[in-house]
Amino acid sequence: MGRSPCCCHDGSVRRGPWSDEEDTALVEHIQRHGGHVGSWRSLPKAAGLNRCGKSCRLRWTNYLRPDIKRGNFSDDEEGLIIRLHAALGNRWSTIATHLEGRTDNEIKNYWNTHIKKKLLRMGVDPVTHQRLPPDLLLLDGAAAGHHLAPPAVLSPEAALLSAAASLGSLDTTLRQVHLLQNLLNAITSNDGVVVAAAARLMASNLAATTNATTTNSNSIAPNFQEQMNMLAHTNYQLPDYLRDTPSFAGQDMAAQQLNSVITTSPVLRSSAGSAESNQQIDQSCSAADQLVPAETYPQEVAAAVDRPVQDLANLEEPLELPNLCSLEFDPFWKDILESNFSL
DNA sequence: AAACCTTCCAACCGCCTTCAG
DNA sequence: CCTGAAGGCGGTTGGAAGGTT
Repeated sequence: MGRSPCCCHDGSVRRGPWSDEEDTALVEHIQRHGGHVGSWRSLPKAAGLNRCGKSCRLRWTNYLRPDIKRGNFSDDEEGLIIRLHAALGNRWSTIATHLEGRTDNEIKNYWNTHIKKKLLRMGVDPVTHQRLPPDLLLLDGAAAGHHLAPPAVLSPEAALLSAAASLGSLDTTLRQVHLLQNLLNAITSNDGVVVAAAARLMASNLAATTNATTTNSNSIAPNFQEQMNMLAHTNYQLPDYLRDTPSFAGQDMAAQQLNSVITTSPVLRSSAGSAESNQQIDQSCSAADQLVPAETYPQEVAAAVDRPVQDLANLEEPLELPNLCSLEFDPFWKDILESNFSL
């Protein structure tokens, strides 16, 4: 079996830009038939055009159709395209059905030439519609030739979480355990209680969102990078255009939960090990823990996450975790942690 | 003024789906 | 059910137009 050769491959038919005469012939032919095309294959001959049927169909649907709206896209149209793209992806023809008078080709072109760049400038990934991690923001700024803002001074927990976000694709449970282990190792050599709380909350928050978005609670990998990105931006807010999109409601809720947790950090810092701070941490964790049974965690993560917070605060020796890797021999973490925590 | 670069979009390409025979 | 013609779709390209050096 196989696809029959397209008539476009016939060297005798005309290709390239359409002349006014060709446009007129095509329009008049279709109008003569009451707007009904019938077979595109047979149309060129009937209309006296030396074009392939496919080319005629494209010219009609993308340019000559009388109901096509011309001119710039309005702000409303642009917002609608972005919202629809967030929900549908690159399904341009489906998107086009929601914009009267706009063709899929026109929307696709407008997306690629305008909206995509606009979103990148806003720090939003045009594919996932989530905030870009910091390293990609820098790359985009450099590529676009824009002025780069000086690096922000991050709090220890924000720096650590930002580093976590830059890990990129985490596709195995082992790597996730690796990350948590390194976080906790780093924590205990510095401001123990504060970042310990962040790590513990990170795991809990991860579990909560994982449970909310997948039926397989044993698999925590798919949402892990999202969690890292979210945690890295302590003031993370969903772009306005996504606020009304149902599929993002869960993320928004998780972001709000995280923001409320992070804002308690100064309290935790100033009263490390106090009953009050421990209570706040435990409250935040327990809500998430109720969503995912503890046994669904990988064993190593559970061992670290379920440890009482005051134990972390009072530790004199680094927390002992399964020896999955060693911080000192991991160049990535060595660089990150040296620059942020002066190991 | 000329050469070069960038942007934009109409048109094309090829794969996939649908449907009639 | 099978086959192949035709339509539909999304990704890509090429060249015109405008901008920059």
